[in-house]
Amino acid sequence: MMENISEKKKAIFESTLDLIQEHGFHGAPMSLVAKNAGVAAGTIYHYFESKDQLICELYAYNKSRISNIISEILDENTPYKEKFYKIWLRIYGFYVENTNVLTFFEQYINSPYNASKYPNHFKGELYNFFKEGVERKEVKNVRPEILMVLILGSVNSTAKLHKFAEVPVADKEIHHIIDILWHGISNYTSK
Amino acid sequence: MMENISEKKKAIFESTLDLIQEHGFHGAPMSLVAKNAGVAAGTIYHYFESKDQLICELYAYNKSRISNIISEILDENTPYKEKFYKIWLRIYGFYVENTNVLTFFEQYINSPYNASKYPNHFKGELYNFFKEGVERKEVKNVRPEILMVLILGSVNSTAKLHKFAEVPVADKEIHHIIDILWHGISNYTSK
Amino acid sequence: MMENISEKKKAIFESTLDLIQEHGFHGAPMSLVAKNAGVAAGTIYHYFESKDQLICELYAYNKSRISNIISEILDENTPYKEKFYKIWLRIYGFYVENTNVLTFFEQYINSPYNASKYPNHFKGELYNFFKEGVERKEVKNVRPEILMVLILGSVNSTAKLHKFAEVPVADKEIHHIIDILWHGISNYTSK
Amino acid sequence: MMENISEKKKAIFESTLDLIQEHGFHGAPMSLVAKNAGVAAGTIYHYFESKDQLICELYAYNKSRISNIISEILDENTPYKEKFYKIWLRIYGFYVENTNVLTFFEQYINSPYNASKYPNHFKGELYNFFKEGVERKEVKNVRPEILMVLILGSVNSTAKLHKFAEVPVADKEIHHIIDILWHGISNYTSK
DNA sequence: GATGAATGAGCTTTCATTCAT
DNA sequence: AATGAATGAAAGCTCATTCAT
Repeated sequence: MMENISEKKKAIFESTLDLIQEHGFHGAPMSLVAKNAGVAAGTIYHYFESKDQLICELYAYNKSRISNIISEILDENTPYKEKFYKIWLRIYGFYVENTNVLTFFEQYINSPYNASKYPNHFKGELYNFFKEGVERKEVKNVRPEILMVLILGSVNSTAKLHKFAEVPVADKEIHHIIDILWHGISNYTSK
Repeated sequence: MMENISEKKKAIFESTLDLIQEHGFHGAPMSLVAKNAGVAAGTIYHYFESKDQLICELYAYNKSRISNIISEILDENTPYKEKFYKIWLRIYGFYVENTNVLTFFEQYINSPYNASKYPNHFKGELYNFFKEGVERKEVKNVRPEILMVLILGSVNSTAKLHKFAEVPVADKEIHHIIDILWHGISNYTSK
Repeated sequence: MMENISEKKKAIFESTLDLIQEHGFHGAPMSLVAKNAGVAAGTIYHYFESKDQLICELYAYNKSRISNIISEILDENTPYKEKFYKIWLRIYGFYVENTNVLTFFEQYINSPYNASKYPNHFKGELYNFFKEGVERKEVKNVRPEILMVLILGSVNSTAKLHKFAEVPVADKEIHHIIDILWHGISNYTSK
Repeated sequence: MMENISEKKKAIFESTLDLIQEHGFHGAPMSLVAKNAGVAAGTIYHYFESKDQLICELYAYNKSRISNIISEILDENTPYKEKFYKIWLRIYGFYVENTNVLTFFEQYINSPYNASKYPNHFKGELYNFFKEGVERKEVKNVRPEILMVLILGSVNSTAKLHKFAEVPVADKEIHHIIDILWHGISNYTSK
C-alpha cells in the first residue's frame, strides 16, 4: 500500500522533508516547498488538498516505509534474537540514510498535525513481536510497550547521535548498544 | 544561575510552554502567549528582545533546571549504581511532572531556534559521570556519549509512554526499565 | 441573431448561470463552470476568449432572449393596454422560469464586466413602446425612461418576491400589480 | 443601535462601499480596501473577523440607516398619504446621496454573503405600515408584501435611473412617479 | 513599566489561463 | 477539437514587532 507515488508527489515529499529538517515546520513555506521540488506553488494543490494534508500524507508514507522494513524481517525464518538485532539495525540504517525522516517524525509527533499523539507509531508489528517474545520467554516478562519504548528510543537517540556528534558512531559501537539492550532484556544470562 | 526570575517572566514561560505543548510552535503566537500569561503583547518585549530570545531563554531555563537536578545527585555521597538509578528516576519524574517541558525540548531541538542541534543537551555533568564510570570500571567500556544516549533516550521515551499510553507506567515497571539498562551496561554480572 | 448556439456553448452558459445564482460571481470559477458543464477547463477557451468574454456573451444572449419576447409582442396587432399587460406578464414569466437569469442580470449590471452600467438593458424596444404610448396619449405624459423604470423595476421585484417569499405570488395578485401600474400610468380614469 | 462606530470602522466601510460600487465585489480586495481607507491591511482584522464579516456588518449598518429613516417618518403625526410620499422620497434621497449603498445592496442580496436572500430587507417597519394601510382601507386590499415590492422596486429603479441616465431625473418627475404609484394603490379614486 | 492598536511582510490558498498531448 | 496538469499572480489572512499613550 502507498507504493505508487507519482514522481511529482515524491519530489514534493522530499522537498518538504529537507526543508523541515533544515529549518523546522516554520521554515517550510509552501512557496519554498514548491521551489525546491521544481514545481509551481499551485501545483502542490493538485496533489494535496492543503498543507495539513501534505504533512499528514508525508507522515503516513514514511511510517509505512518503516512498517514494511519491520514486516519483512518478521516474515523471515530466523531466531528471535537475530530478528531483534536486525530490526534495530535496519530501522537505524533507515534513519541514518534518511535523517530528514527522523527529524520530521519528531517534529510531527509533537505537532497539531498529529491527532493521535501516541509516540509509538509502529505499534502493530513491533508490539506483537515483543508480546510473542514475552510469551515464548525469549525476553523478560515486561509489558511489550516498555520494550518497544526501549528499542525505538535507543534507535532514535543513536541515530541522532550519529547525525550530530563530531565523532560518528562506529559499527562496532552500534553492536555494543544492541548487545547492551539484548543483554538487558533477554532471559538468558549466559553470553 | 538563572534562578532569579520575575513572576511575569515565569508566567510568560509557562504560557509559552503550555501553548507549545497543546498546539506546537505554530500555535503559540505572541498574542496568545501574552493573553494566557495575563499581560499585554507589548509587555513581553520588556522582558525578551524577541520571540527567538524568549524561546531560547525558555530552553536555557529548563535545561538548567534539569542540570541542577543532576548536579545535586552527583554531589551526594552515594554509590555509583545508586546515582545511576537516581538520575534516571529524577529526570523521569521531572518530565512526568512537567510534560510540557518534554514536548518543548523535542520541538526545540529540531527547530531553527536551536543553533547547536546537538541532541545531548546535558552533556557536561552526565558526560563526566559516565566517563568516570568507564574509567572506574563501574560500567562497560563504551564511549560515554553512547551511554548518555541510552539513558536519556529511555527516559524520554518512557516519559512519553507515560504521558500518552492508556495504561500508565507503574513504578514497578519503571524500576524494571532501569534494571534492564543497568544490567545491560554494568560491568558486574552478579546481581 | 445569436440563435445558433452550439450544444457545448449552451451547457457552459447554463453551468455559469447556475453557479452564479447559487454562489455569486465569486463561486463560479472556470474549473467549476467546466466541471458542471461536463467539459474540460481548456475547452471553454475554444468557445470563449476569456472569462470576461464568456460573461459578456452570456449577458448578451439572455438580453436578446428577452428582447425577442418583447419584439414578438410588439409585432402583434393588439391594443396598447393588452400589449402592456402581455409585456409585463411575459417578462415576469421568463424570470420566474429562469430565475438564474434574473440573479445574473443584477449581478452583471453592477460588475466590472458591464461597461455601460445603464440599468435599462432593454432600452430599444420598450423605450419606443412607451414613447409611442405617450405620443398617442395612451399613457400619462411622462418621460419614457420613467415608465420603463416603473415597469422593469416592478417585474424584477415581483419575480424576486416570487422566488424567495414563503407564500408564492398568486396569478390573481400578479394581475393586481399590473392593474395598479396601469391604473397609475394610464390616461383613462375609468376602468 | 449600531450608532457608535469608530472613525476607522467608518473609513473601512466607506472604502469598501466605494470600491464595490466602482468595481464590484471582485474589485474590492482587502489590500485596496485598506489602502483607500488609509490603514494597513492587518488593521482591518482588528475591526472585522474576516472579509465576510466586514461585508455583512456593512450591510447591517446601512440597512439600519434606512430603517431609521423609515422609523422616523412613521413616528410622525402625519396623514397616511403624506407618510407614503415621505418614505418614498427619503429613501430615494438616501440612495441618490449614497449611490454606493444602492449598488452594494444589489450586489449583496445576490451574493453568498447574504444568507437569507430575501429581497425585502426592510420588512419590519414598512410591512407594518402597509398592513395597517390595508386594514385602515387607506390602500387597496393587496398583500403588504406586494405593496412593499412596488415601492422599493420603484425607488431602486428610479435611483439607478438618476445615477446613470444622461438626463437626470427632475424633482417634478419624481413626484410624478409617486403620484402614479399612489394613484395605483390608493383606495380613493378622486384626486 | 504596561498597554494594545497599528503595521506590513509573509503565509496558505485560489483560479484564470496555457499548452503538450 | 478536447483534455487537464501546470502555472504564477493575486487573493484573504496571520503575526512578530513597534510605539504613542
